[in-house]
Amino acid sequence: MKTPGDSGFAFPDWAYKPESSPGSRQIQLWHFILELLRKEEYHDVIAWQGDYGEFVIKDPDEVARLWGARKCKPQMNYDKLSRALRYYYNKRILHKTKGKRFTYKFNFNKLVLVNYPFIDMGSTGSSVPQSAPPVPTGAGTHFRFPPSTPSEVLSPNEDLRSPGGMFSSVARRMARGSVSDCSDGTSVNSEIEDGNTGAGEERGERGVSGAGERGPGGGGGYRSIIHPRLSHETLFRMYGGAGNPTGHPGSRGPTGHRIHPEPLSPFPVSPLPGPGGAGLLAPPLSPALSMTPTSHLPYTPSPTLSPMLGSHFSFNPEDMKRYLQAHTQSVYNYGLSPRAFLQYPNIVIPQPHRPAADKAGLVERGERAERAATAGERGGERHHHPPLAHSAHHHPHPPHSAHPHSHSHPMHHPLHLGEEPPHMSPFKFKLQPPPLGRKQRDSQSQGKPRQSSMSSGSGSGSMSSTSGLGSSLSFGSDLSSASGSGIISASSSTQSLNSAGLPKIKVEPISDIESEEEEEVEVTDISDEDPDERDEDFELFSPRHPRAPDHHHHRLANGSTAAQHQPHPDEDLDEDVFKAPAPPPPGLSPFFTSHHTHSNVHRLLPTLKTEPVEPGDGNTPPPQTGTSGAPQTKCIPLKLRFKRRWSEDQRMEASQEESDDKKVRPEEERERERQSNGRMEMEEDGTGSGEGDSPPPLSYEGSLATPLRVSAELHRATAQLSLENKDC
DNA sequence: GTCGGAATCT
DNA sequence: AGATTCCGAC
Repeated sequence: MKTPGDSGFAFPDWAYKPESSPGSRQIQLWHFILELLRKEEYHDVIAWQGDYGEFVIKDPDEVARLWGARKCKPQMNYDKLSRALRYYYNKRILHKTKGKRFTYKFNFNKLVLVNYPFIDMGSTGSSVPQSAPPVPTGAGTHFRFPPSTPSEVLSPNEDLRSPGGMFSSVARRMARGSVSDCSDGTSVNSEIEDGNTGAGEERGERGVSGAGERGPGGGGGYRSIIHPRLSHETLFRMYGGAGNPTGHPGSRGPTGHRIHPEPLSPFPVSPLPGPGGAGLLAPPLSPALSMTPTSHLPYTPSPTLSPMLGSHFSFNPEDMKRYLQAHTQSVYNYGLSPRAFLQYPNIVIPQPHRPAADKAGLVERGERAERAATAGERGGERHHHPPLAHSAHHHPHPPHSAHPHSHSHPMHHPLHLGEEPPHMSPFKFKLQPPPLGRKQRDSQSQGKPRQSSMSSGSGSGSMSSTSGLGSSLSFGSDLSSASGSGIISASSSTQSLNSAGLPKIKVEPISDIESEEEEEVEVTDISDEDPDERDEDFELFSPRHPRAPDHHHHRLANGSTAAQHQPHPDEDLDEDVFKAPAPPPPGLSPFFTSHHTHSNVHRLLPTLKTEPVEPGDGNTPPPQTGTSGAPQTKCIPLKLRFKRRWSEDQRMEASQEESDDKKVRPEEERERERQSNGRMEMEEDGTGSGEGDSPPPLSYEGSLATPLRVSAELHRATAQLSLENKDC
């Protein structure tokens, strides 16, 4: 459903930074916008409207004025403010809703987590994480996305109990102020939230009393806007519902947990006290989380509810954790880049339970595969990865089980950071030039290596399209990008190749992982394209295809895609932009699981091939090639693909590594893709849109290595983050 | 209206 | 970094 895909987890760093972060001492415009949006009093000026995350500035001048007041820039006007908003396009925080005046749309995916940077994901099962979400207690400082959220209502308790450490520091920071304004002491809140101070004026104007914010409860505020589609509501709810009580996701995984949507009241009104809610511990979550579609949720959003209403944001730390866990797992499962996790220092990657036995031969692999298979708990996602035909059985990924310990096998790579071998460093896989076969060597003189041996350059960019797709499976573009980065490049395809005896993979240490972090497939483009329709990065997962003609993926996927897809009619649209976050952990998203699993496999192939068909192929029509049938088909394309990559890779090297430059890369990738063939625009979104694509081309092969790498990265990331936090 | 470059400020 | 300001182009 909903998107299986959910979104990307990996958000750019900036997305996670609290406003207070160094870079931005002052309140940021998007935060401000969110603040306004959540206040009823400003609904006449700016309000949610349309799709999820979409809002309209009803009174541009007023918004500008408010913004100017906040920033002490009396000269502010809409033109200037809008310029600032446009800068968000590239950042993907926002995009313009084309055709609608003064209408913009948030890409919450990017925004989420901002507030919860420190969440401890799955930490080991039992211990749950305390890590409470770092919700800033500072009242309201952060934005709470949708206005009153259930979450707020929810568990302040939990929220509160943040474990000290990082969190506290953070909280403090936030509290302090995230927003300083001109007036010294006054915090942002003052203006908007509290209304006590001068800000009052504005409010007054608006006629809202300070109290207004919350009071009304509900309804009022969001009234008209609402909208339709699953949009907000659905998404949010799905996720939100969940708060799972347990806190221990533990090994089990969230599977069953979240179920009650109800608990969270969907409705808006926040019980919370005042405005800023100072009290609120609650987190302002970003909708994104909520969005996560947990398919499993029992309830369905009621149509009646407006999206805007409460449900959206409801989600609690637990959810977040799950979310993250899911993400993590996904990463493993899909072989996605761990970068996604960099931001989460404390994350422990959950490992799936493995039932047991491994498959004989393949030790590691087998294990992984198995786990993956077993992973039922998590959600069957793992199945997604479809191994190639050859490798078929093995699932590539390494799942991390929640308890590594418990299950852990020797072979297994513990994900826990602690366990990680210190020395491990991240590796980058590179495909090497195809080794010449003996024959070839012999005949080498003649020439070129057979195709079969093609290698693909994983190179930084290369993955994007192809592999990237894979990422698209479930994760956000970011991930894909990550994969693109080559970090994890091994792909099933690779595997297959290998089996074939193809290309070798070279593992290289990556010097700066971080640099790559951001890379995304992404895009600036977003703005270019129609946001509404397109998805943003996240869309990878999203199912949008149905409508879109363009979706190549799907087609490629061919029948499989369609069939599998499940479609919810509505989903498409909404998901686009704001995709829900990853599928909930295991249990949660069944749909994820099942569907993807197999299908993915199939899809996988197609996906891969999505690649352009090289001219050589008459068959281009990958899509046609049945999923099932495909091995052959697959092979060819893969080869071609690899070849291409290889070339690229070399090229890249030659050119030097630009990897750092985020912008550059993405473009490059895209470009390449384009060149390659028309295959896909898919990538553009970064998503590969969900459905079909999911199957990523990730390489499973890499999977072997991947885990290690991942863990290493995580480890590193953790350390890093810790440091950062400390600093705070 | 919208977009985005460029210079500049904080 | 994140605006703010200005401005030409569409």
